[in-house]
Amino acid sequence: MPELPEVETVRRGLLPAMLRARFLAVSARREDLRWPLPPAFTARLKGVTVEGLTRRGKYLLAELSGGHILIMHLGMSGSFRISNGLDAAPESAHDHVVFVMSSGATVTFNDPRRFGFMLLIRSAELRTHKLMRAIGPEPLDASFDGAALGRACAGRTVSLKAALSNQKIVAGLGNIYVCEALNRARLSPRRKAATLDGRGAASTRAAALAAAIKAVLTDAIEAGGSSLRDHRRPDGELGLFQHHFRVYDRAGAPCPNRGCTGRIRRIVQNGRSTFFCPVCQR
DNA sequence: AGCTCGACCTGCACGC
DNA sequence: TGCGTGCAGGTCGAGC
Repeated sequence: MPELPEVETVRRGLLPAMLRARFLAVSARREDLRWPLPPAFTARLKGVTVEGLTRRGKYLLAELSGGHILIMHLGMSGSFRISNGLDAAPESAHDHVVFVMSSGATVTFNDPRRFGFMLLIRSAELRTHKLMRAIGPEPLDASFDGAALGRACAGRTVSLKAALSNQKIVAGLGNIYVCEALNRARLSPRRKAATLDGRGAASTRAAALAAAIKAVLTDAIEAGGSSLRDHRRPDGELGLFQHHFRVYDRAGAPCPNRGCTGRIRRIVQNGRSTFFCPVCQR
């Protein structure tokens, strides 16, 4: 499910339930997520306060009292659901972890495919942790621009599709938003990434793509993310950005770019579907 | 070091 | 109805 806009939507939804709240009780119905939950996971969280809830790429980071960070990733199918303590929602299949918070909210992590995970690290480890240290720039930061994107693509022989999907080059994009950003920038997913590095036309392309990435992510966050199969906001509401897809899962539809008469095509790159317009995306 | 591809899981839509 | 196939919003790690 979740790319940056969905994770950001989840983060914002969890804030009122978790920020400055204590874990009153934690239960793990299944410990074998993508990786096993950390040893003594439930005992280590109990009584701890959430002092911050941030996002890095597709990771959710809960900063805990006592100098630890709870790292959470939603994988392909993870979601959180908030229910009221009294009105506790019935457990459903694939509810793996349940947090009962001092805010009165119960926060349930559900993940059918179990590609998601939770980890506990020391706060001081954040920068050097294997999963965190190599992550590329946050695309919505002011410092992310065409020049930064061009540099990150320097020397890369892979396609733009593969490069943008690589979390080391830019954080938070996945299959949907890579396709959407490339259509907005009118760049082919098959173009070599290195053609964004350099002066002149290369820097123009890089600037257009960086701007398209920011625009599509901003629009998607505003819509609460995209709900295809699994994604819901923690309050149960659906995201709405799937209604604004220009190319994703729209093979055969007319290209929405102004003045373009092409039709959207589906191809497979690196084993994943890509949707694009072969006429205007070059 | 960079790149490709298989593996990890479950559920669903499809065709026979 | 049932079964097989392929596909799905991610990403790690083996092998080149």
